[in-house]
Amino acid sequence: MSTSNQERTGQRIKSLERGFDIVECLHEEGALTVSELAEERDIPTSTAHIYLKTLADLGYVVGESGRYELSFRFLEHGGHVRQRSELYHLARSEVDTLAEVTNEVSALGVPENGKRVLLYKTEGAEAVYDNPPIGEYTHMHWTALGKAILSEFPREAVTEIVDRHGLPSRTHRTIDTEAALFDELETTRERGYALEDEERWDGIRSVAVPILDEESVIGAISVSGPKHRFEHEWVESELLEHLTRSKNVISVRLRHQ
Amino acid sequence: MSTSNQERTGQRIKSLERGFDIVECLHEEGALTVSELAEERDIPTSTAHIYLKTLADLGYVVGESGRYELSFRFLEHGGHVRQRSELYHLARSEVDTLAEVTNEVSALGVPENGKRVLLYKTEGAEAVYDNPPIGEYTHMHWTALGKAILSEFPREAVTEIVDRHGLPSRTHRTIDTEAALFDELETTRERGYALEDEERWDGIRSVAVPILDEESVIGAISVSGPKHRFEHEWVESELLEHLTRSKNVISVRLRHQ
DNA sequence: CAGACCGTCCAATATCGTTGGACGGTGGTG
DNA sequence: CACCACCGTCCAACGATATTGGACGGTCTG
Repeated sequence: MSTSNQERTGQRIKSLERGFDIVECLHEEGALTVSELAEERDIPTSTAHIYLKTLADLGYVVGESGRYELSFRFLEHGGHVRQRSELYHLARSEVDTLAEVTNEVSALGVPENGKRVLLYKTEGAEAVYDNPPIGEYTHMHWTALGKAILSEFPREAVTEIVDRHGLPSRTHRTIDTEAALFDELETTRERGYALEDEERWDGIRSVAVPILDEESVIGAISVSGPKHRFEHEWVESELLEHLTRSKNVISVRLRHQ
Repeated sequence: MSTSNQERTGQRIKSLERGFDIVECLHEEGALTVSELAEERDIPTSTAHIYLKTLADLGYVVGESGRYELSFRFLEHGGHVRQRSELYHLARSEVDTLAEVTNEVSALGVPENGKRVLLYKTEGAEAVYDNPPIGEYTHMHWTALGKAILSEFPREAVTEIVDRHGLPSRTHRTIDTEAALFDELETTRERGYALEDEERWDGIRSVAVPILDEESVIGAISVSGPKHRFEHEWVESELLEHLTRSKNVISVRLRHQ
């Protein structure tokens, strides 16, 4: 599962793993009672009870009349981590600008643990579909941001990521073989931008360009919207101009620290 | 310390508590090596090592050449929790509007665990000072958002919060006695808005109004900026009109689900 | 009023977290 | 070039503690 590059040698703290497993369960399921969690994870209710109480004591879950859910303490840490990110500060105004001039949704993504994290996004005036939330962690291969980033990764790194996370499908257009992914990444690298055409959500297209810091990718910026507004001509003539301009602005800022 | 309302009876998982203690250490200190963490928390390096490796395996910390720091997985959970918040969606556009018409920083805050969480903020054109990040968890008594929320809390709840978190000072204007806090909260309740005058940061003022859902506070919205732009007259005549209008818009939306 | 379900608590057992110390690698210094 | 200091990693033995089934009391439903 994750025995690829991360050395799995040595001892681990099982209760900590279990604790975060419960956190992830609450993430997926929302508010749960003690017995619902116990059933969900197939553990005794007494165990579920002790873990939930511990997490509640620590403030990481809050209990509303018997139901427990994740608290905003995760947002506290997450917001703080983002605040420390240099790229976030340098790219923010450009993402805003992109959303304004295109009227679509613009976003900033970075790689982490072989996935793509949404660090920031701005919704333009015509953005209607429900956007993913800040912090969204998802597979690289079905997003424009992810493909833009992967296209600048060394081949072994891509292989490793595919081994680790696989290539699940979301729509009939999702890239689902390693060979097809490498083809796509080569095309992406050659033309300088990534295009995602309903590979994750039906009816949605995205265009993204990678952001480099001294030869290595550190993230990407994108614009997404309904397919019918993302005609080839508009993308090539107008959208890409905005995207590359923003990319260049950010690159310059990076060079000047 | 926190033995007030939260029942501290029953068993807890100590390794989970220690794990989150390490998370909080990394939050405060930033990237740390194994031995730095060991010294910081006064634990053997072998113990620190196992915990960091466990957290790294789980993806909650990332190690850059021997230094470990919190990953964006916290932002993943935090962003997701926020996305589930109804108030966030109902209030967002109004916070944007407030920032636009005032040119200052506007924010949405909610109570959790006796503190105030920053759920959303927008920076107006003239916002210059470094804003707190999304998710910021801080004491209620030295923020306008917090005082607006507290002003609608029952007396016992306020006492309990003061017992739990105390009334630390940040500037010479910070409210530091329970009596003064109750006076301030009464004034706030009577005039319908909270005013924070350099009680947390020198040179910064904030004005906030509470948001009620069927008689009980669920949050507050605010506008903050440099003291010299927050003259009494402007606040009373113009700012408050915007704030109460936004508050009413949000209240109406809440009533219609 | 009975029955089902739930959260909480308890006590016994065995698991597993804890620790000092050993080892090998690295970087700095005389 | 050799020495030393420091650091991360691993190991094994001990003792702490996570785990579990079951008991208890409360609440809601029929």
